[in-house]
This record gives sequence, C-alpha cells and structure tokens, in this order.
Amino acid sequence: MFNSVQGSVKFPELEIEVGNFWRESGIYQKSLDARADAEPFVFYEGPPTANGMPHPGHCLTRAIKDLFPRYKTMRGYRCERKAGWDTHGLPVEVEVCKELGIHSKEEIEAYGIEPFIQKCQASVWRYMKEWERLTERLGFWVNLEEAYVTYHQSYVESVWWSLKNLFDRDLLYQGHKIVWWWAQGGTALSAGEVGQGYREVADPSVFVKFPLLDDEGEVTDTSLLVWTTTPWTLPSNQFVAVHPEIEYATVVDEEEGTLVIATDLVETIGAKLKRELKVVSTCQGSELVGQRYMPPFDGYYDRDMPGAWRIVAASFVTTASGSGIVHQAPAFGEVDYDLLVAEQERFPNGKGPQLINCVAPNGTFTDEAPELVRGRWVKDCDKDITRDLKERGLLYHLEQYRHDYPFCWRAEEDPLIQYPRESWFIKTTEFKDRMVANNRAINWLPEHIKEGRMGKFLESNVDWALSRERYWGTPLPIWVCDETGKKEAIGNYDELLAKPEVAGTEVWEDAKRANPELPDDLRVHKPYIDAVTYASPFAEGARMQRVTEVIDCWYDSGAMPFAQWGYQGESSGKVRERFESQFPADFISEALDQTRGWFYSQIAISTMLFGDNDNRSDNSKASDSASLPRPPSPHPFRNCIVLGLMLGEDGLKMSKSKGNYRTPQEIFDRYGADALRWYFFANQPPWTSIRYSEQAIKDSIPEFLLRLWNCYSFLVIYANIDDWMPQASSASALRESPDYPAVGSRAEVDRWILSELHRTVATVTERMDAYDNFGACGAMTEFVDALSNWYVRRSRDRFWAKEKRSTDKLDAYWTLYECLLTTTKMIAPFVPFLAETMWKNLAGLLEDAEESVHLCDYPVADASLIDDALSEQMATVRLISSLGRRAREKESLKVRQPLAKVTVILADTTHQAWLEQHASVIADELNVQAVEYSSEPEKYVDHQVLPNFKLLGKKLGKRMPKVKQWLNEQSGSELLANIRDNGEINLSIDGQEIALMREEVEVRITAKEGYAAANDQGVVVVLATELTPELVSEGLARDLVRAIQDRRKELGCEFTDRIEIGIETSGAEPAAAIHTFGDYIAKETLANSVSLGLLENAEPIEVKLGDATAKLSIRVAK
RNA sequence: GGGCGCGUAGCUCAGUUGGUUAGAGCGCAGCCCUGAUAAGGCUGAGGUCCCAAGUUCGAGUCUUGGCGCGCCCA
Repeated sequence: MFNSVQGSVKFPELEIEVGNFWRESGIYQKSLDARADAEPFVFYEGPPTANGMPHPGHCLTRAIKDLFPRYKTMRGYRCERKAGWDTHGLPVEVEVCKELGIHSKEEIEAYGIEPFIQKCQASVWRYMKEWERLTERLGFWVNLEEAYVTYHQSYVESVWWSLKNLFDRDLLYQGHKIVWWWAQGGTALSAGEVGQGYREVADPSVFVKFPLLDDEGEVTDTSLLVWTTTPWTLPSNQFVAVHPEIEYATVVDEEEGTLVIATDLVETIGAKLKRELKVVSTCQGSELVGQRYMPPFDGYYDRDMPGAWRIVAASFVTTASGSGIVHQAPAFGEVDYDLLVAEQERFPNGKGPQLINCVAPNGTFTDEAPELVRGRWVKDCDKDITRDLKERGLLYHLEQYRHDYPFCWRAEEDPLIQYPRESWFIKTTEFKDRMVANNRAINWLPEHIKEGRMGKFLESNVDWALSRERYWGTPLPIWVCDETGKKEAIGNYDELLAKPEVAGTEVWEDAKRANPELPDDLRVHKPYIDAVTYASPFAEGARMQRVTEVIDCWYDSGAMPFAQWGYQGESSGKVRERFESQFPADFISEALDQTRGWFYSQIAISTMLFGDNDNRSDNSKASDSASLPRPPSPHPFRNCIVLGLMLGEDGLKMSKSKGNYRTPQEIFDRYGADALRWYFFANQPPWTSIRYSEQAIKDSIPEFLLRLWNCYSFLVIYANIDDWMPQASSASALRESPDYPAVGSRAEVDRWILSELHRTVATVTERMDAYDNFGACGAMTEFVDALSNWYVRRSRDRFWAKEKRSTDKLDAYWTLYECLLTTTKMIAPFVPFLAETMWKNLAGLLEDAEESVHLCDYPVADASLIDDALSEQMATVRLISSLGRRAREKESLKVRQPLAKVTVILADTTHQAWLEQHASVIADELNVQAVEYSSEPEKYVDHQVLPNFKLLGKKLGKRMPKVKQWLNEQSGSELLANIRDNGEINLSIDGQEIALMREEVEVRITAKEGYAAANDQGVVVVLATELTPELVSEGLARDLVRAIQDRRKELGCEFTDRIEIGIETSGAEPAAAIHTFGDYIAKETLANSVSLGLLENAEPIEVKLGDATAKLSIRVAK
C-alpha cells in the first residue's frame, strides 16, 4: 500500500519534514559520495555578505545556484558546492560606525582601530543565522560547514600571494587617483556614498580671458575665453581644452578686445553681454591645439614645466554651455587628470608637466596659492578669486549656475571636492586584449552581456585602483624601506616572520593574551600587521614598514577561485590538487550588478595570474609563475547566467522602508519554497528583471504543483483501493519487473502519454544542458497538463473498472505510475521538496529504491517510445473535442445532453483514417453517439487557399501580392480539386506561368453559416442538434447520475460504499428515463437498486431533471 | 552626457533565421464538467506590438532617428 495522501495538501509543512529528513540522513553528502569518482561539474559560490538581511532577490540567486548543480549531479557529475562569505569592506565599517554613533576617520581612530576592527569582525556575522536558515529552507544545497571566509588568514594569505606575484611582475604601481574627497573628514567617498549626497546648489559660472602668447612667448592682444564653474581651481590651471572638430571663431568685442570662442556660442555669449560680437575669422579646434597662453595666476608660471599652459584637444568639450574652451586643473577633475596623464606620456621618462595642486588635503590653499587665499577653505574663496580677476581685467563675465553637486552624506554642510590621492593600481590595461579574448570565450546568458555590457566595459578598461585608505580589509602586503623608499611584497605571514630582525609581533600576542577569544585570523589585519617591521635589505639599519592601505574588497571576491582553497602558488600537493580539480568553474550565476563587480574581478585576476603570458615583457622575478595552471580560455568560469534585478511589488527597487516585498520567511510559511522556486524558474527567463509578485508566487501552486499533486493523489487513492503495487525491485528497473506490461500492447492513450513523457524528458534535458530553465519548465508544465487534463481524465473509467486485475486496468496503473515516477525525478532539481515527498511514497515500497530522489540518475529519454505521429493525432483529437465543446457552448447544449452525431471536416486529411478508428474517444468526450468524417466538405465549409508565404517568398518575390490576390479570387473548392487532380495549381501572372505545388499553398476552412459548428487550425466540427425523445431521456438519466453522485458526497459515502436509490417524480419523461437507463444509473453510482418511490430512513432531496423536478432518496446498502 | 538593456492585452510575461489570423497565465464576464473536488475545462471581451521614417513582395521581428523606463558609468 502507498501511504494515503492527505486531502488538502499543505506544502510548507511537507517541506519542513523533507528538510528534516535531508539533514538527519545527510542526503546532500550522500549525493556527493555517490558521485565520488565522477567527472566534476564545477560551481563557484559568489560570496554574499552576511551583514544585511536577505530578501527575495537573494532567493532568486540562491535558487538558480541550486538548480543547475542539482541537475548536473543527477546527470552523473560530481558537483561540490563550497559556500563562501564576503566579509570585508566599507559597508561593514559603516554598520559598525552606526552602532558606535561615529562617522569620520578621525573618530574611528580616536575610538581605536583595534577595537574597531574587532567589532567589524564580529559584525560580519550579524545576520549569519538568517542567511543560513534561508539557504536551508530554500533547499539550496551548499557546504556551509566548510565555507570560505574572506577575512580568514588562509584566504588573506592566498590573496597576498597573488598580489606579490603581480608586484614582482611590476604590475602593481603607485599613482594618483582623483577621488571625491571629504576634506573636513579627510577621507574619500565611494561612488555609492557620493550618489547619496547630491543636491541642487548655485555655483558661480565664470568666463575668464587667457591672453594667447606668440612664438616668442610675448602676450598678444587676443585672448581665449575660458569657462569654469569652479573658480577656486583657477590657481591650479594647467591647460585649456578645445574640441578638435568644433569650429572656433575669433571675434572682436568693442569693449574687451579680441576673443576666441566656439562659433556656435558667439551669439549666446553676445546675448549675455547684450552686445554684438563681430566674427573676424574662424578655424577648427585642432588648429588651436598646441598654442600657449598666459595662466590667470602666476604661482607656478616661473617653474620649468614643459607642455603646461597650452591648448590641448579633448573630446569631452561641448558647446552645450560655456564658451567651448574649458579650463583644466588636473588635480580637481578626473577627466582633467586623464588629460594630464596623456600629456605626460608625450614626454620621455617623466619629463612632462607635473601635477599642479595648490590645495592641501584638508581643503585649504597652500603657500603655493596666491596670497589672498592662502590657508582658507577653497569653496570660500570663489568670490575673492573672481574679484581679483575682475580687478586685473581678466574677468569677462560672471553668472550663477544651478546644478547638482555632491555633499558629504555624513556632514550635510560639507561639499565634496575632487582631489588627487596617492593610490595603488594594478596594470590591468596591459591585459586588456587577453581579458577581451577570455571574455569572448565565456558562454554568457543572456548573450548580449558578452559584447554588450561586459565587452564594452573591458574595451574601456582602466587600471584597477586597488588600495583603500580604510581599516577593515585585506591589508596591502607591501613593506617600504623607511630610508630608501624601496618596496617589497610579502606572500604570507610565515614569510614575514622569517624576515631578519622582525619586530612588533608582540602587539598581536599581547592582544591575544588579553583576550583569548580573539580569532587568530585577526593577526593578519590592521592594526596588528602594521606593527610588524623588519630590517631593510635596501639600506643598512633601515626598517621595513607596511604601507597603510587595505585593498578593494572586490579583489578579495575575485580571488576566490584559488583563495577559497588557500592556494599560494604551490606547484604540487593537496591544496594545488584541490584548486586545480575545481578550476575553472563550469557554472556561476549572479545578478547584473556584478558585471563590474565579481564577474570582472574574477576575469581580471584569473587572466593576469593564469592567462597565457608568453607575449608579455615579463620580468624574470616571477619565480613561481611558471608552474601555475594555464587553463584554456575561458577561465575562471565557462557559463554564467546573469540574473535580472528584482524589483518590489510597485516596480521600484526593493526596500525595507517601503515595505514593497515580503520577507523570504513569510513566503516560505505561506506558500512554500517550491512555489517560490517554481515561480522563479518557470515564469520568465532568469535574466529579465522581475517584479516581485506575491500573487504570481501563489499562482505557481495550482498551475503546476497542485495539478501534479492531484495526479499523484489520484493514483494513490485508486491503487490503494485496488491493492495495486508495482512488483519492481527498483525504480530504475521497472521494465524488468515480472508484471510490467509491454508498452506496445497497451492502450493507445497509454502509449501516447508515455510518448509525451519521453518527449518531455528529451526537451527538458536539452534545454537544461543549454542552461535554459525557462524552456525546460515550459515543457514540464505542458506535460503535467497533458497528464492531468487528458490522460487521467480520459482514463478514469479504467481505474474505476470493477475487475481489479483486468489487463486494461493494470496497464493504466503501470502507465500512470511510470509517468509519475519519472516526472518526480525530472522535477527534482526544480522543486526538490515536492519531488522528495512524492518519491518517498511512490518509490518507497520498492525493495531497492534510492533513499532520496536526489540520489537518482536523471531520466533519460527512450527515443523508441516517442511517437510523433501519435502525438499529432492525439493533439487533433483534443482539438476536435475542444471545438465540439465550443460549438455546444454556442448552441447552449450542455455536454450532459447526448447528441446524435458530430461531423468533422479536416483541411489536412493525413490522419483521417487514424481518427476514424478513434471515433469513440471523441464520441465520449463530446457525448455524441456517432462521429463522422464528411466526404462532402463543401456542404459544410468554405475553403480558402492562401500562398504559403515562407515557401513561396523566394520563388515569387514581387509577384507575391498578385498571386495572393489571384488565389483569393478563385473558388477555394475548385483550387482544391485542381490540386487533387493535377497535383498543382497553374496560373499566369504578367504573362509568366506559375505552378504552385500542394505544399506551397495553405488551405483554410471555415464553417458555412447555418450550422452549429466551430473551426480552428484547419478543423471544422459540426453538431447535429436535433433532440429525439431517446436522447432527451438519456440526458435526464445523466442528470440523475450527477445528482446522485452529489448526494453520495454530501452523505459522506466512502468511494466503495454501495447504495440504494429511490426516486419520486411526477414527470413522465424522468420516469421513462429511470426505466430505460436504470442499469446505467446503478452502475455509475454503485447502486444495488434503483426504484421509483422514496426510501425509508433516507432524507429526500429535491433535484431538477430537465424541466421537471424529482425527489431523490439515497441510503447506504447494508 | 556616454554605454547596456527594456517598451507586446487591465496585470505579469512569451513571441524561434522577417512569412500575412500576435500568444500564455492571472484578473474580469459568462458557461460547463465534476467521487482527483478548497481541483478542472470551455467561451468571450480586452492589442495604434512606445512613436516616426526606412529596407522588403511581406516588419512585433531588421535599419535609422525620437520618446519613456531601468541599470552601470560620468
């Protein structure tokens, strides 16, 4: 016996049971053990950060990450799934700052770096429990016990090793980076923080005259009209920029002299001054490039600075505002700075212009600035600077300009400024071509990521700004000689300890002694690591001291392919084996925002460390590079599903404060994890941005889960009634069992559903191998619909047959059982909980059944059971049935009323002979006594012959419309007759003979007026609508059966209870019906007797029979 | 301002290499069936396929230019 299935199923409850079973029986581990020697399928977990609460968007990521590994495991691969956690970075520091109620770096340092990072370390796990619970409840199988953690010493050291490798290859260098700088707080802000602080302000917009110089360096009487919105940067002027392809005009202003401005702006600027500017001559911007001018302040003018104070070309210059000539102060603008770098590159060995910067990091002018502003906060000096320019006759025009400008989000009154900071960079640009090539080899889903977002991003690659002036992160492992400034990289902690005259390790040891609870991993973090110094190899008596920076935490995550194993370049050994056997990944998946995040950091690091470096001018210090793995492209991952972002119920970004989504836990409790998973997998391709919809999650239950459950429950109910069980030893050996009926000898509907089953298995496998879960789910939905709404419905009588061991009944059981068992395996990766519940019951009574469905092999399609013709034929039967119902609907003839016949007309008669043999199915579905295929279709339908555009397009070209028109004008029936007789249609267009073959035309049919008919897809169904007394009588009998069945249910009869029926009716017709169809009624309702008159001890109810009423009394037979 | 993506029914979304009648689910309205039953089926209403121009015998699909939204970067 199967375990009986509860009436109203509660999926969340079943899922909890299944989860317990998995945990207690170690099923995940067993699924790995079973594949111990199998080919690996490598999955990388992109580490989430556990210091925020998980939301439904995380469920999507984790569901997709679970689906493919489960699938591949069942397909025979060994798929280890090592969890990981991203633990470093600014977000963690911000959380801790909030907790402490502090903001600035000064405050952090005043609080103490040591207690601060200890708090950071603890804070990382704030929501760990929620993440773990979510992971398990969602059914995401991943090894949480052996998760990699980015702050662990082995991880940090692995990162250090990779950085040392880069350093030794001269790929790590120091340079300037223009950052958004909070001068008062002395810190740079991340893009996200800057974005939070924008607000609209009015700033001065000034037009200043820069006199041009002649070849001798003498001032001429022509000036460039230069525009800027930041007057305080003028003392640091270094260039002016023009667009090389814009036209510039030399104009005469009667009051101000001769000026150069963009031609397009002559009128605009004239209008501002309310006077006309006379154009003297014009030239291209490119002709101006290289000319020298006199800067507005002379603080640096006496210095030897080749290349400075010249006109340079820049494509970012526009004529949308200003003058078309833009002031450039490279210290205070990123594009300005790039321009300086480009200028410097024109000079050999650093002989080019040095960066001009007369502003100190605290935002005040230095002594290099003009005297009137020295020592003052720059933003306060705009007025004094413009006044000074005015006094010197250089200010041409001043106006106010409203625009968005960023302020510090922690100190609202402090405007940010762009400011150059020393920073460490990785020379990723040197690997651009190899990264691009590597990227091209990756299978991106959706495909447009490859050449689109990721491709474009790589094309515009700039060197990776690696360092961060922060506290909680992987320390940059570079030590500097305090005398010579020479540097070296350290690969791990032991290497550091082995240095000569190491000092400072006691700082950590003391801390540990004071608090033995401290995790040992902290010793490789600030401030402990900063304290460790050693004797410099570069100068006698000098010490080596670590640089102060930590690194960008994206580098941490991008290093996970090797750092998760703590790999440090070993050429052999266990760690190397672990790493190499799990490199590169076959599959990863994250959301779109990771393009510039984890996807990039992985590609960049992997390309630099493990790419083919033959062509690069490598220096031989790269001692261990030679033995590193050199995997073929792509690496470190081959297939990547880029998920869309999930929006809240209102189409906006999900946010806790808006409350536009439900927490995952609530979703699990209400609908269950499978409902959520199925919603993710089946509702849309994973890369579309999806809008969270509680209703859609809810809907996935009846649409798929419950429909399948009903089929399953049906089997269990009747198999138990009939004591049916498969006599099989195991699920994979059904066909070897002694009572397994040969498929060829089973009913057609059995062969059909098995054919559909195997077709579905084939499609699902093919789709899933292409990482298309959406397509796979579509096929499964269709199959479950076919099983439920055709197979089970059509076969119910067979399961209810009296004879318990009739061949037909056994065939039906076997067929349904096999379909359900295979489906259970097929859906297992998608809805693992439901699959497990079904498996336990369906396979549980087989001797050697796998303990869990997740230990099974994925079903393999048996091509020999796929019968495409049968599929088509059955589809036609279903179409005819549905058309018949449509026709009944139109005529208000309910299905319970039998009709004499239907007539079917097919445009394509390929399957007609087969259909004629299966008339009984249609007769039964439509409740008609006969099904006829008309030999004179003209009587019922009009034929229309259309060109088959797809086939004829090439052949006819421009003649198509005329052929279409010609066909339209002919009689469809005659054209058809032509085809029948000659095999083709002949016509003449513009004097050219054209012959149309049968397949080159499409025949459509429509029912003629005056018939109870419906048509679609080349099929017309015509109803015979006359009702004879016999038909009416039979209809009444059916009504009666229906009423009795209802009553049975009301009375709570068991399925198998026998009853007695008594009916009292005044109508002659109902009485006649009872008389004629008494046996039929008794059989359908399991009645021992059907008599006229009411029964004793049975409460009568009134029922409607046609136009008459009757009283019905029923009691269970003793 | 630049890059990428999206725009199809009231809602959520499909729509294969261009093929002439653009689909599904939900919702709404009406009906049917029903011992799988707190399911199931059928029908109907509902569409300027964002707009415009172009290529083509033929455009939801290709091209160009707009408009709107989102993400990333300035």
